[in-house]
Amino acid sequence: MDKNYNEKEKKIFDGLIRLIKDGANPYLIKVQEIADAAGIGKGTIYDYFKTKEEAIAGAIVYSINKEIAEAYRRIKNKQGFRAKFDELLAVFVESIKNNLSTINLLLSAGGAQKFYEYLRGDQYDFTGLRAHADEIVRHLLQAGYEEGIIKQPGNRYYEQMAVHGALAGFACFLGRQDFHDRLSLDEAGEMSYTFLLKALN
Amino acid sequence: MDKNYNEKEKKIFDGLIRLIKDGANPYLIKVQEIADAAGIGKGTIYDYFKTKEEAIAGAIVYSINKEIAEAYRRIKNKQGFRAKFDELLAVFVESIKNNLSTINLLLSAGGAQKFYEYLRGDQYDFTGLRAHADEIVRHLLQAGYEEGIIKQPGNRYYEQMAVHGALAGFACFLGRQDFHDRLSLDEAGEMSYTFLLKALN
Amino acid sequence: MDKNYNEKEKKIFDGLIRLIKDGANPYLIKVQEIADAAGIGKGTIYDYFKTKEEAIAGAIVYSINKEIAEAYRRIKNKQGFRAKFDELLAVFVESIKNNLSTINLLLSAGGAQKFYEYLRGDQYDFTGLRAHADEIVRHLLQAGYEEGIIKQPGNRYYEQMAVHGALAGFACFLGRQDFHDRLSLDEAGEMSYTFLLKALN
Amino acid sequence: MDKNYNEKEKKIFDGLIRLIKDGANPYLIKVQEIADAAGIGKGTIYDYFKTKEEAIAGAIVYSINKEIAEAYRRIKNKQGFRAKFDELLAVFVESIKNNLSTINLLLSAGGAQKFYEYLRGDQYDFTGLRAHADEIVRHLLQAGYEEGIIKQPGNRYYEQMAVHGALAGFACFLGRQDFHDRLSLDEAGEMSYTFLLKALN
DNA sequence: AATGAATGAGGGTTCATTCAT
DNA sequence: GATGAATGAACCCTCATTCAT
Repeated sequence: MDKNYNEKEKKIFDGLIRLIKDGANPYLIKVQEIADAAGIGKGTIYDYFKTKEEAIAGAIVYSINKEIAEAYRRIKNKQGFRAKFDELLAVFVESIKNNLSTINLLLSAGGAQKFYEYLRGDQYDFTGLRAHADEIVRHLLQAGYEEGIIKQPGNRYYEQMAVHGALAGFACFLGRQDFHDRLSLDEAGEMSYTFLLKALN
Repeated sequence: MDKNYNEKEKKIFDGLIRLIKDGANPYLIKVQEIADAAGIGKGTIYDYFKTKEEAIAGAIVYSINKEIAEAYRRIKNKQGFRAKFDELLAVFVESIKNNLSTINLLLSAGGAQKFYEYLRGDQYDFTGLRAHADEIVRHLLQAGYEEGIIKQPGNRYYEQMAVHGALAGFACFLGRQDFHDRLSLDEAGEMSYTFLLKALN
Repeated sequence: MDKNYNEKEKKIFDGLIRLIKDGANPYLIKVQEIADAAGIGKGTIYDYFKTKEEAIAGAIVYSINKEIAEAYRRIKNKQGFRAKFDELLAVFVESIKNNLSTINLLLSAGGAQKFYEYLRGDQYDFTGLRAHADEIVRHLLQAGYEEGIIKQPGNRYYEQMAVHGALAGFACFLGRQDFHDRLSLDEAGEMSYTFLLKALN
Repeated sequence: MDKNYNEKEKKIFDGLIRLIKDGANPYLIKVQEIADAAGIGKGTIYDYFKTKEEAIAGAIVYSINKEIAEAYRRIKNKQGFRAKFDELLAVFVESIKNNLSTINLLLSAGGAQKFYEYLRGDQYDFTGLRAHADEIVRHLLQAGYEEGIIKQPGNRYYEQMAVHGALAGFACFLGRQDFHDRLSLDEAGEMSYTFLLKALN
C-alpha cells in the first residue's frame, strides 16, 4: 500500500498531513505552504501531482489508510472484548485532536468526501477503505461473541449500527465542553460500553 | 430571531443557503455567485457584510437557527414517543440531502465550525443553539417517560448520548450505499428505534 | 465673484477646503467624505457638479480666489513697504500650514495645476487669478518706490522675479526643519527683506 | 547607491519614472501600466514590492537620487562660477519639462512628500538627499569665493536662501507663458545671475 | 531531476455615479 | 429639490501553474 508512493510523494504527503493535523484547512492551504512543509521546491510538487487538489486529496487518502491500518493493529493487539473496545475509544480520543481523523470514515463513509470535496473524483475509491473499517468492527464483535458477552451474530447491519451508535454517543461527549465539566472521560467510556452491551443483548 | 435581519440580508442569506444546499462548497463560493443567487448587485453585499466570509457565516447560522426551530416544531406537533422519534429520523433523511444540515449540530456541537471555520470567530455563539438542540432531545425523552416506554429519568448525559447514538447509527445507514441495497429506510428506522429503547431500558 | 456660487455649492466647497486644509489629498478624497464634510447627501453633489473632480477643482479655484483677495486686503491695510512685506511673509507662514495655499500661485502659475491635474481643463482660466497675484506684487513695489526704499521702476519682469525670489528664499527656510533650529522666524524674514532690497537696488 | 537595487527593481523603477516624466500622475497610475512600462508581468511587481505605492515611492526616491547626483556631476564639470550657475539653470530648464524634477527638492525639502504623500512613511529619509542638494549649492558658492566674484563666506543660511531665491526667480519665469513673450531664456538667466550677485555682495 | 522566478487569470473589494422615492 | 440604497465597472493583489535554468 505504502509501496505505491515514492520518496518525494511521501515527503509531500507527510508535510500535508502535518499541516492539516495542525489545523490547516485543506481548502485554504497554499502550494507554497505544501512545499515548505515538505521541504522541497514549489515546482517539484507539479512533477508528482497534476494539481494542488490532487496532492491534498492523495495525502488525505494516504493518511486515512495509514490510520485505519494502525487502528486495526492496535485493537487486534488488545486481548478481550472490553479491552478492544476501550482501545477503539482511545483511538477516538487521539484522533479527535487531529483535524484529519479516521472517525470521519468510521462513522460515515461520506466523511472524507465531506471533508474535502475533491475526493469525490472517480480516481478515489473508498470501498476498500470502508471494508477495512467494517473489518475492525467485525473483529471487535467476534471477540464479544467468543467471550459470550454479546449474543450470537444476528442482523449484521444492526450490529454495525450499534457499534457506530455507541461510538457516536462517546464522540458526542468528546465534542461538548459542557459535558466534560460533569463527566470524566472514563465515565463517558463506561456509558458507551453499557450502551453497546444493551444494544447487542 | 428572524427580526434581527433586514430585507436585503435575508435575500443574501436565502440565496446563499440555496447555493450551499444545492451542493456549493462554502469555501469555493464566489461573491458574484452570492449576488446572482440573491438577485442583487455584487457591491450591495458589502453594504450589509464586511467580507464575503461574514455573509456566508451569517447565512449558515441563520439557516441552522431556522432548521432547528422548524425541526422542534415538527416534532412537537407529532403525538407519541414513537411518532416523535420517527419525525426526528424524517428530519434527518431530509437534511442529509442538504449539505447544510441540522445534523451537524445535533450530532456534535463543533459541527458547524468544522463545516465553515470562519464560524469560530467570537461573534458567533453556538451555546444558545446547542441548548435548543438539547431541548428537542429532552422533549422527545419526556414523551417516552410519560408513555412509560422508557425508564424514569436517570443520568441525563447517558440519555443524551443514547439519542445521539441512535441517530448516528441511523445516519450511518443513510451514508452507506451498500446498506441501502439490503435494507429499506423503514427497516433502518426500526433498528434505530430498537437500539434507543434497549439503551434506555 | 462669490456670487456665482449658490448656497449648496458653497457648502460643498467649504467642506472640501476644510478637508484639504486638514491634510486630505485631493486625489484620495471620497465622495462620501465630501458629502459628510458638507453636511449633505451624497447624491446632492451630483445635482451641482457633473463629477467628483469638478467639485474638487471648483473648490480649489474658489479657495484660491478667496485667499488671494484676502491676502491683497491684508497687505493693502498695512502702511509702508516694510510692513506690507512683513504681512506678505505672514500670509506665507499661515498658508504653509494649510495644504491648499496661495503660495502655489504666487510662486508659479502652474502650482495649482500641479496640485490637482484636473484643473488643466479648458473650463479653468487662471490668467485672471495670476493678474491678481501680480497686482499684489505691484502694489508692494509701488509702496517701495514712493518711500524711496527701492529704485524707480526698471524692468518689470526683473522686479517680479525679485519678489518671487525673496519669497522663495523665505519659503525655503519654512520648509526646512534643520534651519529652524538655527534661525528664528524673524531672522529669516529679515534675511528675505535684505535680499529683496539688494536685488532691487 | 544604485547597487541596492536589483535588475527587476530597476526595470520597474525605470518604467515608472518614464511614465511619470511623460506626465502620468502617480496617484492615478495603474499596476497594469507599471507592469507594461517595465515590460514584466503584473504579479512580478509584488515579488519586489509589497504594494503599488511602495513601488512608486521607491521609483521617485531612486530617480531623485540619480538626478541630484547627475546635476552635481554636471556642475562640477563646469569651470568657473558663472559657468556653474548657468549649468544649474540649464538643469532647471531640463527638469521643468519632466514632472518629476529635482527642483522640488532644491527649492523645498518637502517637495517630494508633497508630490507623493506615501513618501512620508518612516522608511524614507530625505536628510541625506537634502545634504546632497546643499552640497551643490556650497560647491557653487565656493567657486564664487575663489574667483572673488562674491564676498567671503558670511551667513551660511543667507547664502543658501540667496541661491534658492535666484533659482526661484528664474523658475518663476519658466512657469509663466506671458513672460516668455517678452523675455528670452538668456535674458531671464542673466537677471537671475544679477540677482544672485547683488544678494551676495 | 529540482527549483523558484515569473506570470496573469481570477476574484474580493471599493467607490463614483445613478435613480427611485 | 434632496437623498442614500443600489449598482457594477474598475482595480489591486493573490496564488496556482509554468518553464528556463
